[in-house]
Amino acid sequence: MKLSTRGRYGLKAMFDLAVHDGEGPVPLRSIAERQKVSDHYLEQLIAELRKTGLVKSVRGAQGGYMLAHKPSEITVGDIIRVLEGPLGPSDCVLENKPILCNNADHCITKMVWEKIQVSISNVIDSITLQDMLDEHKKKV
Amino acid sequence: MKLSTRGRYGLKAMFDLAVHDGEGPVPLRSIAERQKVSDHYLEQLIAELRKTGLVKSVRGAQGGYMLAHKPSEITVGDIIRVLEGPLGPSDCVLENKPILCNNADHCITKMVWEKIQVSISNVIDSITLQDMLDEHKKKV
DNA sequence: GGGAATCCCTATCATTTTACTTGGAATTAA
DNA sequence: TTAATTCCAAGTAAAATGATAGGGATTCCC
Repeated sequence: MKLSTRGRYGLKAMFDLAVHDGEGPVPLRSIAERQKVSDHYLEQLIAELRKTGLVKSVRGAQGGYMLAHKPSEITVGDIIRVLEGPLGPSDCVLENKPILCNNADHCITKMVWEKIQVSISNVIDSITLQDMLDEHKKKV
Repeated sequence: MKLSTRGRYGLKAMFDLAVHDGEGPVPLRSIAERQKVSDHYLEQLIAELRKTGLVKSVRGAQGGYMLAHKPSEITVGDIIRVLEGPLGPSDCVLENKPILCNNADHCITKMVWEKIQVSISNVIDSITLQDMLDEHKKKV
């Protein structure tokens, strides 16, 4: 019941981009260094975030990555879903296309997984990068 | 962000025991058959539930397993924690002994993982096997 | 134009975890 | 005594994880 490094590194990277929002393209290398993460690995993650339109890239020297939207318009859920796939503690309650067992109609454990799924969704969909920035400023 | 089969099979088995609560020992084989699960594998799971005192066993012929407490006194959280280990989407918010990164004081993503952790805990600690039985009766 | 910085893409790989399977010893009711 | 059952310890195939390797494409800057 843990997130993989994909979701965790990905959120760190996106928060890093949010901190530098408006300062022009941020090179991957510098994100990886600040967040203490393998840069080649992070590259794969950020590629997916780019393909789904959460970040923009600028190629060539002085290039890098930028948020594609305002921090207030990107939720933690957006990021995690891209990197971890559809959410849900069991296949029968996956967000998009649940894979039902042949007993789904009468399965009581499914009710439990649904409640967990909903509560996780509520949390991650309610936190934006802006919320994290605000929290960050309070701490400093 | 999925539970493993350990937690899922374990809850199924415990619910099965709850359904047969008060009827004497239930053989593992019959649980495994009803829940369509490898019996040897389930044996390993139920062994852990026994060691932590959630189920009792009766050895020998006509033996089997029984809940060690009333269904109203066993929560989903009790079961899942035994089988999946301490809960938490990231090591830095594991329930018992979080493994903090060297940046834990200033890490903002940690705040997010904490909120997820709390919301999952709230759900699984609030559902008892009795609740599941009640739901089950409604459905039939 | 050349070189450096950077993104982009594909493939490979070691390790760990998962989800079992195998085999048999110990216990007990009938 | 035998069949049913729990109990225990190892082994194992497949998948997932968390990278690494290597090189091509693009763009800024001198």
